[in-house]
Amino acid sequence: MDIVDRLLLARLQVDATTPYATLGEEVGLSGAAAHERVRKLRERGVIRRTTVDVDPGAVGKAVLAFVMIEANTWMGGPETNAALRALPWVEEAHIVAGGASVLVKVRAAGTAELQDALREIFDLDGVTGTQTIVVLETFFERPVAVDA
Amino acid sequence: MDIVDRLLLARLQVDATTPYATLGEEVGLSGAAAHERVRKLRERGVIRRTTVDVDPGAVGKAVLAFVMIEANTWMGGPETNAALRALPWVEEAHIVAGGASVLVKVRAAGTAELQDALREIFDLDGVTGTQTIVVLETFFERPVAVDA
DNA sequence: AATGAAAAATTTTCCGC
DNA sequence: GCGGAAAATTTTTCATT
Repeated sequence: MDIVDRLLLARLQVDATTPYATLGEEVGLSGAAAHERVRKLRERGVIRRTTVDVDPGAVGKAVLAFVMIEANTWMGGPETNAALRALPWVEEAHIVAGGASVLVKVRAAGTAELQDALREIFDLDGVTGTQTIVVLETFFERPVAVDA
Repeated sequence: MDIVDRLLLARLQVDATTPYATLGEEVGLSGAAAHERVRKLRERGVIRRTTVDVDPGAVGKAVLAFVMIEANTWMGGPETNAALRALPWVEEAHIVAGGASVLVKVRAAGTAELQDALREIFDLDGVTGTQTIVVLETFFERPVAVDA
């Protein structure tokens, strides 16, 4: 992956609807060459998918929280993964080092729904406690820096 | 926003390269009508942008961490926002309730670069301390649930 | 790997309902 | 707001360097 690939990635992160001809111009390639580069980036899995960024508030998810989950069993297995995936409020789930075992990012309509989510998390096998950090304001959420 | 809009959003989150004709079929509309729906969702800001999801590992960001920042001044202002935005490692920044003032999601090439990021965070005005949670494994990171 | 051009498909516009 | 069709643009393929 050279600098041109990185430029293309950065550009597509900003607007993936940009025509290949325009992308090519911006990186000093023909449209066909830019297209071929992007095709390979997708093929190699560098680009995982093309998606739309949806405003959470507009779909009724007003509350964001991070929940640190403590457990008395190893939570790094596929069962925990699947159990967390099944919870619609959980947007991200990570196994972490430190006091907690798992850190999840949770989005809910309001505090009542957040409470529902927390109850479900509590009910997972091995969970002994949770610590919740409620977000008051999100400054920004942006794509991975590609530093081209 | 009715159920059709939500179906379209959910479908576009999975693959934003899907032709309007196909989207229309899947939600029971013509291609033109599906296109008009999506156009309005963009116009209203429900769809913020069309983007590509880049594999962080493929662009050399192997380490993920969450950093809770404690401060002795109010960090909710635009100066803090701008200062955090200027740090390339910071992927998300949130003002939070609880012991910490700010919670940031940081991605770095390795532990050395993570240390650089932490130093820069420490140097921000008002910061009195940080607590870092290092991610060992990411189960998943997915788009906002649209529950259609 | 890149280019220009042709071919195929899609996006976008527009009119009638 | 939706559907069908034309028009404009883009994606995709291909022969060549």
